[in-house]
Amino acid sequence: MSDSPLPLATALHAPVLRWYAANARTLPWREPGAGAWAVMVSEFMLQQTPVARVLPAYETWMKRWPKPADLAAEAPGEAVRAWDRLGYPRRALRLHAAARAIVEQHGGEVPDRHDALLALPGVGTYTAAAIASFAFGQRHAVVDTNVRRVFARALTGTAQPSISPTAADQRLAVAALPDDEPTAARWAVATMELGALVCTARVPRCSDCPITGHCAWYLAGSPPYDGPPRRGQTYEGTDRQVRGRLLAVLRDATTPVPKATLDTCWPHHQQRERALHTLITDGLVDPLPHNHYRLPS
DNA sequence: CATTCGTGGTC
DNA sequence: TGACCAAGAAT
Repeated sequence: MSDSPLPLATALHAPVLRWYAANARTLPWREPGAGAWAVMVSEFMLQQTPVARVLPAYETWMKRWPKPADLAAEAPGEAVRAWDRLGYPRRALRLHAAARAIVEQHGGEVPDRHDALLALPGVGTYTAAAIASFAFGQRHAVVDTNVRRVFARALTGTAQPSISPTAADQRLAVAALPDDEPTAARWAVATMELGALVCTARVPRCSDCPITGHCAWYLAGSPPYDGPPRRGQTYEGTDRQVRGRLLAVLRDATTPVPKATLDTCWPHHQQRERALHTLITDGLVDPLPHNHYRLPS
């Protein structure tokens, strides 16, 4: 066993891994034979959408498109339609584009290299590391909001992580990584799961936590958050709400929708026009002749 | 680095 | 009850 650059983190490895072995949720994309495509689809859906709402859409999606080539053969609009109400529908478009890139550039198989994953549409630092680690068992720092929160508390001693991911977060996660590959991969998913189930944002369940004895924040008496105010996400009246309404109509339509129908979605003309325009610009809506619209073909 | 981008559940 | 939160990415 070689020395870790972060002895404090090394003390967390065994209890966190033991806790995960006993408490991990059974999720379809974690089943032994799930495969990299399953992991990839789940990661796209889980970007800012809770597990409970992802599950049904995920099952439908994987049954319909069990391989990247199956999705790549479809019109992008079908991906947007199947995305249903998961939110942020550009993710559906990006997943579809990623499937086509996988077919064209990787022989239809999800690539296993981090740099190749990162080059796919909709795959950023987190998702590339997650796929490489969860699907291929590689050693990567998988830094999502759960992991940042666990480390902020256990190692830094603050109630909440920084508002946006920082280079310091990444460095800390790299330094905390176990040395050997399979252990690092289990550690990545285990720390995420601990953040999702125990070390939660609002009211952490410290009585169920396996590392309170090592947690800097807990040992300091769980001091409250004292940083800058965290910007609340307003939604009512935003362009996002208007876009959501327009797209909901188009998702449910099997034939092109006349503009007059879309006009009933929102009272303010200017904002409605802007929302429709950005949907078209984003590739989420196709304009047709005679003022009709539909999901992209 | 700050903004934009959906949707719905929770306390 | 409304503010906060949820496995981020792109710009």
